[in-house]
Amino acid sequence: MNFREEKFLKGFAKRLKELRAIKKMTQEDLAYTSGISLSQIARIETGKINPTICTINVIAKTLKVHAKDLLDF
Amino acid sequence: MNFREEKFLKGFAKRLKELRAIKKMTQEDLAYTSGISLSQIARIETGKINPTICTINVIAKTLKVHAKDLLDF
DNA sequence: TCTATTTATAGCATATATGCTATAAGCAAT
DNA sequence: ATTGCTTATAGCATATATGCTATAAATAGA
Repeated sequence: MNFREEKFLKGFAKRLKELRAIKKMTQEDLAYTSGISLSQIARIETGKINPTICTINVIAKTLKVHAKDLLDF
Repeated sequence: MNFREEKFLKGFAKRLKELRAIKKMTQEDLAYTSGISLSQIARIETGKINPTICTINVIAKTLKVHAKDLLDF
């Protein structure tokens, strides 16, 4: 069984783009500051992949929001 | 770089056990109803692995909570 | 104690998340 | 139309999430 749900990943992608915009960061800013690769940030923001909760947590810390705010969509 | 953070995964594990207990489900109940393997549920609840957000979402739906509630710890 | 239930661990195979590098495509300004 | 910035895509290698099966350990009732 495959749990990747396109709609959920697209929703998450949109929420991340939104929060990153609020924080006025580029994908590269987020990548550099978080230590996550730029290609991975782009894949996440296009809903291409199913990130792990630790990746979410690192992104959240970089954006200075709580991890659960990234799932608030 | 590795983003797996032991403390975060342990915190998540504890939160999941807690919510599952509130819902009065066993690991096997959760596994069967969600379609996720029992071994995977056990690994998540012991903080051994770093689950994906789609796995979290499926678990949340099975527990009838919002995904962000699972990150509320 | 004994039994039944529940949780944890282990090994293996497969799918996929992630990093890296490079390239392309989009989008502002001018 | 071109330059510069930003986002998206692609291919490859590696690490790991997940399923499956079996077993062990812990826990709870009687």
